[in-house]
Amino acid sequence: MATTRDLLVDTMKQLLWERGYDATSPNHVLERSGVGKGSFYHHFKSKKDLAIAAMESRADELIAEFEQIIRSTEGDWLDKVSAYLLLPRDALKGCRMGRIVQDPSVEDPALIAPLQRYFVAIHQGLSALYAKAQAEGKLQPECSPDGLATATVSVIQGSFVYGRAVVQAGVVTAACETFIGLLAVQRLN
Amino acid sequence: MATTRDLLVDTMKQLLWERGYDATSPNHVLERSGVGKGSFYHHFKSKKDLAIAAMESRADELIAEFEQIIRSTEGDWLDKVSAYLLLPRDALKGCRMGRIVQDPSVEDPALIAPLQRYFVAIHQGLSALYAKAQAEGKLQPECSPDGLATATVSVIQGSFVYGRAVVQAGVVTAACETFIGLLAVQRLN
DNA sequence: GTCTATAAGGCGATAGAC
DNA sequence: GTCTATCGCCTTATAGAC
Repeated sequence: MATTRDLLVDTMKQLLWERGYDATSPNHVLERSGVGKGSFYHHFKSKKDLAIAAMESRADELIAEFEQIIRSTEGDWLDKVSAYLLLPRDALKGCRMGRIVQDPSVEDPALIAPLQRYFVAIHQGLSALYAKAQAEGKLQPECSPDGLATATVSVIQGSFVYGRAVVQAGVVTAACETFIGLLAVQRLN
Repeated sequence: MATTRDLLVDTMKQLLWERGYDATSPNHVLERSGVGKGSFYHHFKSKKDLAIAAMESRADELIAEFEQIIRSTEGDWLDKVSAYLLLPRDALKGCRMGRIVQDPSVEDPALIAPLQRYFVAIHQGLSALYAKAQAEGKLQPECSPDGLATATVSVIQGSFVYGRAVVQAGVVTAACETFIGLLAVQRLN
């Protein structure tokens, strides 16, 4: 059953994706969810409080999605990374987490925390994958696993930014395909 | 001489970098610049109007910086791209243009225009460089110049996002160094 | 738990004097 | 060109009844 609290969290997740944190008001959440102002401040002590709950939920969801793709994709390290990089992503909509990072209010440590947790999880997952591939002699050892993971995350996030600026939804996939091409050269065996 | 108009534009450029578009109010600009409200609306018909002027000015500045680096750096295509990628960049401050892209109000075509002009200019400059290198047989022909340019811009922009999320100023340079490593393998001759 | 009413303050902008 | 006063609207809540 969808409790009022869950409804507020789900609605906030939508709006954080569409408009970020600063530009989303409690009133927007109330209008879209149909919940009343009294209920809002009964379940959450502030907009920030709700946003943190929404971001934690989104982080859980996206980390689980990442781990599922990496785990279940058949093949070697490049197949797994490629599967993740080629998930459908609309540059105009933005990344469901990365979208929020640039908001001025998100310098607040309490608001950064779930974002940081998300990005660290993805980064570590990729880094571990690259490290294992190098240990098995299947990936060139010149670039560090850490550096490769940072670049991988950055290509995805940056293509959202670039794609939105040039108003081309397909840019994320284009950037990721090129990056896969650069990684493919690093494959050994 | 610094006219009032110029002072407003320069102050808006600062604030757009620090807080983006939506979170910057005319009052912020007035407080920091010491200009009065009457002057503001004498020189500009709206906040949007001033922001566009500020973004156009910033685009000119950053495009000129890019072209100067590419032109004046000695060596081959990789030296030139590396020089651009390794410019000092503080992830916590954000890209002076890319910072603004995610603001909800910036879906407005009039506000996107200067951002688009900036990103297209950098993209085309890089793409031309890669195309020339391929034509001269100095760069592997597998990846398209267009794709490589998109990936290059994306790594820079995305590392600003990732770096801000994990609160590490040095991430942009780290990501760019790894990307240079991946490009280096593509060099011929 | 949910409702409606209210509040102080910021927002983007305008009016009209100087 | 610049100043101050004012505007209507929106924001993030809080109060107190039901």
